[in-house]
Amino acid sequence: MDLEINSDSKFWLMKSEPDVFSFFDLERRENQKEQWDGVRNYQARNFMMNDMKVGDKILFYHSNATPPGIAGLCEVVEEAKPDNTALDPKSEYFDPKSTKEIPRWFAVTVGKPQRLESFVSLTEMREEKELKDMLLLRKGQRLSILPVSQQEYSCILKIASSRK
DNA sequence: GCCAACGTTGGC
DNA sequence: GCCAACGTTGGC
Repeated sequence: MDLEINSDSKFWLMKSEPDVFSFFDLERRENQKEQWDGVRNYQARNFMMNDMKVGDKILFYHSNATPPGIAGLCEVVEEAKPDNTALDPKSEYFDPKSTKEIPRWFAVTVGKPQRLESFVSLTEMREEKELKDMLLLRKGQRLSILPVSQQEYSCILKIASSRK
């Protein structure tokens, strides 16, 4: 899919299936950080390798969840480094074409989890006019890492804190 | 579980 | 380089 890539983005959305790794798992990790390994899509990898900088803000999205939506916030805390799960034959993310000398897959480390005042569901996001152009909401959009505009990011925070 | 919409693979 | 077949994503 051809995205208009804003490589200067300081805001991102990262999808994870909560059954595999949830926002709350991140909170419980030692030092509350985790390398975002297992990504095996070149466009998502390129975002991590080329565009994501330490300090960039992340919307932590729960996909394949009931309901799907934004579960919390975090940040890039370390730039992209080789994803060593690709080298482990026992890992489900093993890629025989990746080597220690020439790693094929890279991943940033995310940390500093911060709770939202409330969960923001996909349905609510679809209902919000301000978010109508959000890449996440595009038909057929499956990319697991997506740039987010500052306006979109702020809008999510606004929704999360607007409950009674 | 279904299935639309993708991305990848591999034969040609 | 084309494209059919296949595998994956992810909402519903």
